[in-house]
Amino acid sequence: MNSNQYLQAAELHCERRGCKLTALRKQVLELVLRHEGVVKAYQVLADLQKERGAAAPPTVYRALDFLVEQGLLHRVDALNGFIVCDHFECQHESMILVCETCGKVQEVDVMAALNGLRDVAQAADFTLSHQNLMLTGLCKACRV
Amino acid sequence: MNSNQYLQAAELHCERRGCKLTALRKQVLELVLRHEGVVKAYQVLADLQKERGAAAPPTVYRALDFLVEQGLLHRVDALNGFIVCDHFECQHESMILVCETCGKVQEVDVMAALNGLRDVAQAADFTLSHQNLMLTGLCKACRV
DNA sequence: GGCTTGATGTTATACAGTAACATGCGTTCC
DNA sequence: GGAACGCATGTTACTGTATAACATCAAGCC
Repeated sequence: MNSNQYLQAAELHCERRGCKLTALRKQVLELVLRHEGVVKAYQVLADLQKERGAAAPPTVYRALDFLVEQGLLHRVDALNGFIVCDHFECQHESMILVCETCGKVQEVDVMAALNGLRDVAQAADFTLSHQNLMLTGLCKACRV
Repeated sequence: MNSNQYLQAAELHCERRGCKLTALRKQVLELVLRHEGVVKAYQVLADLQKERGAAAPPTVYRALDFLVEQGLLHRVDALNGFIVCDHFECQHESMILVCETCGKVQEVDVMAALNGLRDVAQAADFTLSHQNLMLTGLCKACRV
């Protein structure tokens, strides 16, 4: 799926969910797409300023929050960053693997394996939300 | 284990690992212990200032980083906070459950359940580090 | 004593995120 | 058409989180 296809699909996805991927939101999504892996809010802000002049933090944060809500982006807490989710259509639970060395990020599906964790949480009287796990380790390239 | 016992055990733990739980570090650890659940760095800083006058952010962050490295504290990325780990002695992999509603945090052991995730990561050519999972959901009290 | 090493102090600043209010703009309802 | 509403965006100012860089201090070693 190329960038344009993605944006089109994203637009449809939003419509189906009863909200609008406005020009600004689309532009922010596009800026995130342009980077590989994790992007920081202030990076997006800088990019946005290059493209449309003045822009303040709230502009970017609002768009990013929206995109996360729609499932188009994931927030990576450990890095204060955001990554594109490229399978927002399907119900999924994914695990986000963050390489300690190079910082690269990949997302893998993990529906089945999560059940074990869900059981443990349940035993502790805790109900897991639908969510994305974030785990750290070493990616193939950084493993010696 | 009460607070004093904990601090003593922590001191020993550090010595065994070839480093020192200095007076400052001990004081910071104590301040974290005093709170239930997650504490913020700047909260600790404020507490520290009350006890010893002037103190700047790096003082606290350095101590907190040290304590995390030694396994005495866990960082809770999603909340920009820290919690005490009360079983730093044993090799463990734990899952930290953060309630979306009340923000309370609990830590449960999850050695076994993690293996499923490890397998999935391995299949994606990714080696998980020894780590603590952080998951969100609803605790018993907040579930209606 | 003089040197090294690691911990702490200090100053300044970078980076992350939000509150609060103003403005614009399309829809609906009359 | 135009009033009223709701939502997106713009703007200002601020709060909160974290670190770089350099200065100082204290303990151990030769």
